[in-house]
Amino acid sequence: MVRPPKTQQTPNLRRSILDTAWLQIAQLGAPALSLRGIARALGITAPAIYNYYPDRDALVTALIIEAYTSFGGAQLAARDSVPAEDLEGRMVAIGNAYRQWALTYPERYQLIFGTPIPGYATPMEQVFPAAARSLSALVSVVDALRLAGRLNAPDFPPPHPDFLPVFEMWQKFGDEYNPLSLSVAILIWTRVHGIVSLEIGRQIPPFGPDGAGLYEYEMQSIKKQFFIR
Amino acid sequence: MVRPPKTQQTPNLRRSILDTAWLQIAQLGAPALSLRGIARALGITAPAIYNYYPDRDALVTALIIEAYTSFGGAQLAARDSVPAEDLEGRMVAIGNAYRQWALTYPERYQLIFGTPIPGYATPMEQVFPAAARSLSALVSVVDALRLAGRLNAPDFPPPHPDFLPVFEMWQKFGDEYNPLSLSVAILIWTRVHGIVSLEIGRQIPPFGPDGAGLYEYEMQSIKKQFFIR
DNA sequence: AGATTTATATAAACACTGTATATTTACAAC
DNA sequence: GTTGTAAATATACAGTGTTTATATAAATCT
Repeated sequence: MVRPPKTQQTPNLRRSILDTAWLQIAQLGAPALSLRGIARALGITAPAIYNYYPDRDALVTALIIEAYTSFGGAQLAARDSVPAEDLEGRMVAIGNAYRQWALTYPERYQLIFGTPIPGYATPMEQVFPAAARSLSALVSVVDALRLAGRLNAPDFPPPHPDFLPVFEMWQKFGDEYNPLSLSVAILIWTRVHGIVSLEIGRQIPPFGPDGAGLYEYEMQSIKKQFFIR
Repeated sequence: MVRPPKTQQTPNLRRSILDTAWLQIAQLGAPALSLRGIARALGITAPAIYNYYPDRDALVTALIIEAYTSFGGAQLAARDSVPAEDLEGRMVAIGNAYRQWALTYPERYQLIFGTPIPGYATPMEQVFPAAARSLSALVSVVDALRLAGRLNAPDFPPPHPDFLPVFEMWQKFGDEYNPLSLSVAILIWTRVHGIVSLEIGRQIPPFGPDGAGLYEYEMQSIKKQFFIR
């Protein structure tokens, strides 16, 4: 039986491959992702996957885009759960959602921001839209702060001249684009990423009774530094 | 010829294995590390390595300890290059050495702080001494700041009660141990790590004419936040 | 010196991995 | 009803870490 009749085939195999990949990643971690393992779980042979993804890296890229989409959705939902006038509240909501998503899906977080897949290099031109969207929630709040004259970021360093084209690419993703706001958002991002990445990598111990103490302290520091009240 | 005479053997094979591993990591990245590849480069067979390291993970652990030792040495040397009275100068020196080491050895940095080896989990009980030493440079400066009454860290969150034993383990590594100083050092570490890890992962663009703009801005912010002058 | 033990390598094999190629067959269109 | 295409399998190749058995150089003991 070289090709099973359609009744015995997995419907929506393209979708099922991704679902099974997520299952494997959640259970065994991203580095253990294996085409043959996915095929085994689906009851098909490994080369069948090549009908839907040209190679393993293409599958990983699809997974990364899905992860970014989920992550960005959580970020935007958190922002929009607070009235637009309450910029402090929006910032805190985004920050909490950031850590919460990472703790809920640590493997997805490492898939996006780490380098857990051997030999894989993210094709940024494909991933950029989803990645930019996920940062746009924070950018929009920083920019609202700036427009309200409440952004405290004196002498902020400009991006390297070579990267002005990349900065300009951002204009495609919302008209709230502003170089300073984007730059400040990137810096804030490095700060939450620093804590969260070490936290899920179990390289720093938890702080406070519920483990969030250090993160909350850092969010307060970020607000104090950048918000003019 | 099942065993070649000693004149044809690689002298100090244990050491040569590590050296060759570093070569491979520098050239192809940590995830591409392969026992067979090392053996090939050394002109031996792969199972010969098992006479010196019980499995691949043991070799990786040895590499991580070496990387931490190199990293910690750079941190301590940077601290000691500035007079003990100049705490600001020491902090800046440590911070610059941190980024410089990471940019010089990005694969080693990811080997230590990332998760680039599929299926590998760091055995902390083995790595702890080398890891603690590498943070001790920063801890000692923060503690000197505290002892001078110049540390500004009000309401800093305490470590989670479950991790008090880990905090107490630090007492073995220098008598300058203090829970608050260690905690603040950890937070400062998350901030430099946040920038540096995203920088070497090419996930943020460089800032300023030489690419260090964002990092220098962040070091200034750290000083402003924690130093009482 | 000769026998014995130990250390250190190779050889061969196993179970994996991603991937390329050829083959087979179900299904759709003319 | 024939033809063409799409989607799967079968097979194979080169790579990986690791295990086992085996051979021999070197060290030790008598």
